[in-house]
Amino acid sequence: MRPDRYNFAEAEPHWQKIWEEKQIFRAGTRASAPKYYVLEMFPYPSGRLHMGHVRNYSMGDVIARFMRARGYDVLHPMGWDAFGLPAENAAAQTGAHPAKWTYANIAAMRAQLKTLGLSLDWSREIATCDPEYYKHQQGLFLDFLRAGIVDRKKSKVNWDPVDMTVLANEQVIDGRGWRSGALVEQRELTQWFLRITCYSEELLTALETLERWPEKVRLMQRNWIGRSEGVLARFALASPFGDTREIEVFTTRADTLFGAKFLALAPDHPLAKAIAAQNPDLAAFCEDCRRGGTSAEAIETAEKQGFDTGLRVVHPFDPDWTLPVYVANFILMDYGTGAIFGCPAHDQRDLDFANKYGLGATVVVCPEGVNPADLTIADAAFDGEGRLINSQFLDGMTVEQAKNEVANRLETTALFNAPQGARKVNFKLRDWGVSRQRYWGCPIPIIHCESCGAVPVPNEDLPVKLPEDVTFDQPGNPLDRHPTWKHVACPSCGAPSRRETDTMDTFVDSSWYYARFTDPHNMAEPASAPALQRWLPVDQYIGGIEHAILHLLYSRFFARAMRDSGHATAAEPFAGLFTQGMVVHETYKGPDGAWLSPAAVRIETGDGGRRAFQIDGGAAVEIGPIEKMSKSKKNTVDPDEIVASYGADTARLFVLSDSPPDRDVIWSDEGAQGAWRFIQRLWRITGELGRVAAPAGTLAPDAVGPQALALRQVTHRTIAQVSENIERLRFNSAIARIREFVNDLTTALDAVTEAGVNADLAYAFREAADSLARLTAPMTPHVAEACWADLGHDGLVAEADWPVADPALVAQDMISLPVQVNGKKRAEILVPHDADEETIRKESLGQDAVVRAMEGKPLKKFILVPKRIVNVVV
RNA sequence: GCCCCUGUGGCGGAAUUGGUAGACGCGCUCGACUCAAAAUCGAGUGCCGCAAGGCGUGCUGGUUCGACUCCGGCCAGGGGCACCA
Repeated sequence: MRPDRYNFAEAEPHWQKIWEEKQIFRAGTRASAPKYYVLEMFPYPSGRLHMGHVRNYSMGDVIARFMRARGYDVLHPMGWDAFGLPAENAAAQTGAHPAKWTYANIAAMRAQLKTLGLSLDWSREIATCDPEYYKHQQGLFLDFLRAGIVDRKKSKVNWDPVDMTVLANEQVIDGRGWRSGALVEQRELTQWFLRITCYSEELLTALETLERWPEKVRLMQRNWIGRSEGVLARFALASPFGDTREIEVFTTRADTLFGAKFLALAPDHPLAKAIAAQNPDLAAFCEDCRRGGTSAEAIETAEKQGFDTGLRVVHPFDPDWTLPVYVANFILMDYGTGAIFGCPAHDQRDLDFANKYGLGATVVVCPEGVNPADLTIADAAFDGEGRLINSQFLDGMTVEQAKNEVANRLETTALFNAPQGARKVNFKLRDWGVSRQRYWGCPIPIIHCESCGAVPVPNEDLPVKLPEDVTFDQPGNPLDRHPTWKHVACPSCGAPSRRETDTMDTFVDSSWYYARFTDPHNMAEPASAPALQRWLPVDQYIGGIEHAILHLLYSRFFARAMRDSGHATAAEPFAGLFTQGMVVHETYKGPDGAWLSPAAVRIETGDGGRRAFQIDGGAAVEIGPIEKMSKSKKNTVDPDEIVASYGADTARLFVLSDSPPDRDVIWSDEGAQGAWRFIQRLWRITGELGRVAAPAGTLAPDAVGPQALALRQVTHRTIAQVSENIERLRFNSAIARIREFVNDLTTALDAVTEAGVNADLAYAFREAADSLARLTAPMTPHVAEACWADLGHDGLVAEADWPVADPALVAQDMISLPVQVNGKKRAEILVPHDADEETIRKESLGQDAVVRAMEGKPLKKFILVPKRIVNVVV
């Protein structure tokens, strides 16, 4: 007996079990078919799935199921980004060991994911904290070392002097450690770096080839790499300071050299340090600059401050002109030479600084058509184009010409027997520091020996495993504190030596996991060459926009580093990228001002708009702004609860249908109920269709009447539109077309109940019903299976081919054309799709509304955009 | 501070990328079924106007026969900024 209601609670586990038994989502089972690799950014195992995950993985699953139906050998794997700080925080708070905590979280989240019915190849599951995984990561690190891609140098970190630990930027709040509250200091540590800057140019130019990446992500990466062409210019000190007799600056605005008012050094500039060694006031100033975090945001939003060193430099083109030298908090040692010349009139930061210290501003670039005499600079610097003024031999030149002229002169004039300057391409991109003074990460496979230096751990000794007997009750790195772990013999000379106790940045883990998925259980190497060649690059990668720069750039770098150290990877890891939006929700505040969870709130809609009340007690609740779901604001919706009360298909359908995938989706209970109703409707209409449809497998009849033809046209147009929308990842539009299809089918069914159904119409209904099940299968796979079986098919819809639209049935014979008069729509005409211009012209000009709108004025122009629009210009 | 994105009915959004603005859904209104409710089904729903018609895509100016779409200026919200992942 066919139940009236679709029972998801029974059906979903039923179909999931059958899919699993038949192993239909295994990759690599269709060797002769073209491959398709779809990957969603793997999750951090926080312990709970959130709606953002549901959305991310639902999108990937639609593509995976769609491509499988189109005959591809699909790789759709899942794993865990399992190293990271939260596990250590949990250990410090609850005493649970990071490994135990992490693996328990993985188990919980795997179970949650499985209830969603995703078409994943679970046999390829990996976790980055598994020694089988990080063994190869250590191997890669050593391969990179041998290939010259690894470097060791000093860099600055946020140091918490109380907790004796390095802090992440997010752990520094208002210049203080998040837990200790102590003032954070900047400290220099010797750290391992991956030399991503060797690939600056390549990473930049190859962005052009990433045609299936969002333009905004490419733009962000382009800006991040930050290629700029400028000059290095050497300024002689008016009188030497110790051994130092010059300062070298980098500038992209050499044209403004005659507008220079000062030089500024980074607090960490060698000369600044040298002066500070003799000048306690400057030392104190530099110390002050070192407080307040290492992030660019912290440095650039801090109030501009400087310290006049008393030194002066000589202008390169005027021996009688000297400039003051400041140390300033907004100059970064990491960029250029750590020193700049300041031109207040044409750089906002320089202007702010000059205004504060009374250094003045001379305009040297005057925009075209403006009288130089009228040009004054108060609070806003001018950084546009123009002609040079007040600049001696540069006067009258364009900015570009002046840049060239200055570079030429600097190159050909000498200072201390060397050219005074040189053209230079500079990148903002810095090398990637991967050392972390933490336990829960991949150990860096190096042994420090007094006589041999930093020695790689021999390959046969990999993996260097994390010791399990560690505690988190004291400050500092547990690896460093461990009584025995770090003490080993030098692999080269045998002398007692010390293991590297730093672990790797977790971004390293996620920089190559996509490659490991191609061959996840390979014991000998990260992945075999044939596996890499078969599957890479990832055809469609899906994840959050928050990874637009770092993760994606590191992965692109890693692929090149792997290539150059002998691994058979593609240079670009992700051929197609899609960045999906977040799941957001209203916030609620109770009478006491505390955040309330949506589950504790009842919404009423009436004349006065939407109002909210506390379920417990009925007190009025304030509806706050819509924000990203977060624990702190309590505006989360638990996927488990949604799956339990509405089913996985409802959750999937809602997150896919309610917003375009690249934008945020607002979770609403009304919307979820709408999705739920549609799933019931699919089941109901399939039953009704089944009663009038020809048996499964019936061939198309020779003669097709008008009613059947109309229905077939609707079916085929829907197939064409849904297919195109899925290809373009417009899932919301694909679902809208399916809903329209169901509306049309309802109308068609209403029309036949009295009449009786001929063979041709029965066939058309069969085709419609089968198509409906297949079109919905990627989005709502469980109910689609139930409908497919209900329609009398023996196999699974998950294994059925994607329907193909017949172009003859998609084409329109009559089209409607809007007729505009002077750009305003006045009428609409219905003409054959191949009507000639003369016919359309007569038809358009004959319309009453058109005649009225023309008001008897003569026709000036008749514009016909074929199959689109008519515009009558009078 | 710098870089990037977004803004369309009461709400989420659609618009073949310069060619009928508001598809589809939510909500709401009215009706059918019901003792009643739920569920379901049908009709309506941008704003003003009795209508003819007018106005409408954050604001403002421009290009065009024609602008949600392109360009300039502004406003608001969001993401990233190198040790959160």
